[in-house]
Amino acid sequence: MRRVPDITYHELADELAEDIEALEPGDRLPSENALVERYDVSRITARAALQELERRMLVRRTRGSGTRVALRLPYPLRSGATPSWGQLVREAGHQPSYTLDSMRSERANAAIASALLLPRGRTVTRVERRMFVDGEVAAAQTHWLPVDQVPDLASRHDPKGSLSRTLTQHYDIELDRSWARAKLAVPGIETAADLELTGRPPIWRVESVNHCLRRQRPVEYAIAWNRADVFDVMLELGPTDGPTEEIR
Amino acid sequence: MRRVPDITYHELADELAEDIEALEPGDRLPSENALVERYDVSRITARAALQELERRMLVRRTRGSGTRVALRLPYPLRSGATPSWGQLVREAGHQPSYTLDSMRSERANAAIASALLLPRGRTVTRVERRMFVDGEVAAAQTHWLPVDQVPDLASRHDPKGSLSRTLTQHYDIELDRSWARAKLAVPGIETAADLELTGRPPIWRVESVNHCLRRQRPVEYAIAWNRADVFDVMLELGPTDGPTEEIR
DNA sequence: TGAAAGTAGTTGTCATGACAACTTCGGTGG
DNA sequence: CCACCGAAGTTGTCATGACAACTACTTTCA
Repeated sequence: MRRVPDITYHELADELAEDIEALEPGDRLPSENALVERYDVSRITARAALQELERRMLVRRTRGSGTRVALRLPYPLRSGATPSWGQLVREAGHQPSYTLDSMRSERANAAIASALLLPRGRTVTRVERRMFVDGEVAAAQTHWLPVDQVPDLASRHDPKGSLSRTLTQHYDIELDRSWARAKLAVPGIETAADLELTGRPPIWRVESVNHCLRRQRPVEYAIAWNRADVFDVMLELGPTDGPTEEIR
Repeated sequence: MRRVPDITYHELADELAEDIEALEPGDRLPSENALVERYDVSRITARAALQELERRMLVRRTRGSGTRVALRLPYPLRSGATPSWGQLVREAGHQPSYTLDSMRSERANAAIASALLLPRGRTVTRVERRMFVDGEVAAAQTHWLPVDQVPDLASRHDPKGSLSRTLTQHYDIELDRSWARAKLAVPGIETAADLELTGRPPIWRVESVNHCLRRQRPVEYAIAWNRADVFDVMLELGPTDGPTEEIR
């Protein structure tokens, strides 16, 4: 006698999605087994529903820990304004933190050189960092800076501090975005591991070139990988603010 | 005696992802049962691998039909150039087609009015269309146009034709994008059904306002829902072309 | 007091089996 | 020649069972 479910996993996901609206980011959802008992479904169904919510970027699931409501920080990309990563997180009411994973010198390849308007082979400082929001990993970023513009960066930069602050305080550099490109892409295996992603779901890949207002040269080329279940990237084009939000 | 698999579904997905590079969009992948036999795994494993490829937007799966390599058309968003949807598809070497699903008059609500710079309540023509690439549904779009700028649109527009062509030929309107906003969002149930999506995966929601070069007024406000497994949306900000592509 | 070990709880992975819903294609009958 | 029907193939959904891997917490022991 095969039991017929009276709720599909899509319907269960929709119900849970409504429940989530009353919760706060970080709150725990019922565990798979709890859903099994509450809705009288198999674990396959409960699991499929939670995985669908994960695809919708509404929750974040961690093995051994549970399923929690995702953050969804607004991440506007428009010409002109260039808030630093830390500002952006703080303005949303959350706590940014950083780890410095690697800092070394290397020779600029063709892509780096053209981005920074340098001759190929010129020495640049490569910085790899990870970014955390409220202690949870949210992004991984690699920067390239011309070594002659940021001499002795390794000893002056606080590994746990903001990079833009270091540039301001020690080099008198105020960053201003001159160029950016954003798309949805699948991270490599290493990046996925750094971001604690199971599987390799598409996430935001943001390339950017920043120059310094005072001096007229590019100062930084960066590639950022931002978790899509954390950042709600919004791309805006055009001079005006545009119309107000329209529901559909 | 429980059989231990010698390949995880992640590894299987990676192998298949490499195979895909040698295939063309639209080509069929092995069926779930074929993978079961070829790799000596259960259907759960084979299925999980194919679903992971679907999440990565590499394939498109259709019940009853099979798993095929996805298209991935570039969809650049930058200020200035404003190719029409049909041009964009044609330039990528594919065949655009349209269905006209609804056309009627209605009163502009606050959002529509502010986008089109009209008084609220003014009559606008609302057009709902679906877009197809090589015969497969790829996008759904809703347009609002001031009725006084496009009188008698219903009788002049070819339901299967390009809307921008109708505007050019019958109203002497050359569209120029004045504003656009794009984000990744979960479609409503109806939109998901229109786009033949199983579940409701995040897709591209693109809002835009177009004006007419000749007359100095907004002519069209549109909301487009574009399947993420078809369109590779990319936003570019800044004056220059930026650096060449960097692998990582 | 602190570290280590253990325990309960959670998600990740996989197997086997079954039926449903849909597409595609070939054959059959008109 | 066309419409209809059926068979085969494909993906969607769900159940049951099992073990692995990891986290968070408690308990135990030095």
